[in-house]
Amino acid sequence: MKKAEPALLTEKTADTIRHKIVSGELAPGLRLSEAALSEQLTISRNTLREVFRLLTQEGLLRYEPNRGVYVAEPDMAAIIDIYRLRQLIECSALRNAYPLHPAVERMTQAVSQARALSLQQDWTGVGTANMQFHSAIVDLADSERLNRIYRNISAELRLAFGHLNDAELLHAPYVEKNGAILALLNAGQNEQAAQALSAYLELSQRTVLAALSRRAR
Amino acid sequence: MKKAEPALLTEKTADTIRHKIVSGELAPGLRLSEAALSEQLTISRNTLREVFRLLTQEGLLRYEPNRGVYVAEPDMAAIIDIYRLRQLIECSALRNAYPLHPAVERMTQAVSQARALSLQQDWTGVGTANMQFHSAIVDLADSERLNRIYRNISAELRLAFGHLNDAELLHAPYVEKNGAILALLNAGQNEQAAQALSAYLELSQRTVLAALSRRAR
DNA sequence: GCATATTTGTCCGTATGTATA
DNA sequence: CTATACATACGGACAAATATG
Repeated sequence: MKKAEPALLTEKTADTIRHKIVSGELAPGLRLSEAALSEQLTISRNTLREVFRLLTQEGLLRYEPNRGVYVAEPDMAAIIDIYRLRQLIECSALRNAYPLHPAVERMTQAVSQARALSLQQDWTGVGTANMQFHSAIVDLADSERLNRIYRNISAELRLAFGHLNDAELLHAPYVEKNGAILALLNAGQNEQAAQALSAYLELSQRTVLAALSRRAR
Repeated sequence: MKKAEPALLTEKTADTIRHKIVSGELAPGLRLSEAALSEQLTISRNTLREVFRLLTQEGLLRYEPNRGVYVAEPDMAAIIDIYRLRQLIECSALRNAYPLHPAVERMTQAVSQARALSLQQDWTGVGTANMQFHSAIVDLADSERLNRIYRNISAELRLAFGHLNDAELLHAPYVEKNGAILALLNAGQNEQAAQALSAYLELSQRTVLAALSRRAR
């Protein structure tokens, strides 16, 4: 029988910390002490430093030489930058999508799951399903590097979302918009789907920025 | 008087290895032993492992759990993927460029330098100048994340270039094409500039793939 | 298929430099 | 300015995984 140990300790720990960050357990701006964290996770400082490198590259941590690592605090400039990338990546993926790409199945599932969770008012779950929908859109491009890039920016975005408390406002309105985009894609109207997505992203960005500025008061 | 010690040891070592990789001193596919390399560089194994993490994220090294790190060997799929990203990133940057962006100055300098080195038949230098030209194009977008992404894929691409021996064929024909793109941009014809760039990239990709397949025989 | 040697993954203790109170 | 806390880097150790004969 195989040990259920799936990943290397480094990867596993990275997952743990990643989750603590996006869940808000480790607040943005918080300084992460090597000694304290390594003791709490019962891993060595060497190993923890390797994990820090990983998460820094992903944009979840910020590095200050000789001063330590801090949980990133995405600001307005970061949000704007991230949404520009999303426009670029997602819209082009949709525009050039093949009709019967396997990722379409994932998009369909994400939409129906979001609808179900929406009825139960599980807005956090809806948010996750929405993110899966967009991740599936990127899959349409069949690009290993685009997928890696998108994983990074959506982690950063999740971090920004995390501290905007009105989850319903942030996610609920988008369920049916995703459904509409999917319908257009299934109808072979790629260009219209891309335009709908573009409008979607613009609206979403405005909402996030507004929520962020309310909080910054 | 300050010590001239500029960077962290980790960063400095990463620079060293990066250079050895793109210069071909460390051949693609070569396995890098932690013990041997750390002794050769007179740094500890722990420090070297952090460097490996850094370069792995950049795509210059490939990681195999419990087996070690290898110098990456970009294959055809990687080349194709990278060029798709370049089309997406560079063309959109050019299409949406502001007229008087500071990066235009850098583009201009890169072109004139490439012309000068071209006369001296310094094709490696021409290649570097060409890369700076395209890096400047990405700067036009003013996106921190796009710049980071582009740094990574161009390091990977340089690695692929490195082992195609005909540097003149790979770089010489592109000097004047870059000049033409710059001229179109200066004339405010962004769309034409983007289309010229797109054709440029398609040709470049074909050349690289052909050289790669000749070598693979 | 087995025993052995090599190498990675991880941990610990410690010394040094740098930033902050 | 001193003291303190912490990040940076080192070297040694051992277990686990892998490769080798």
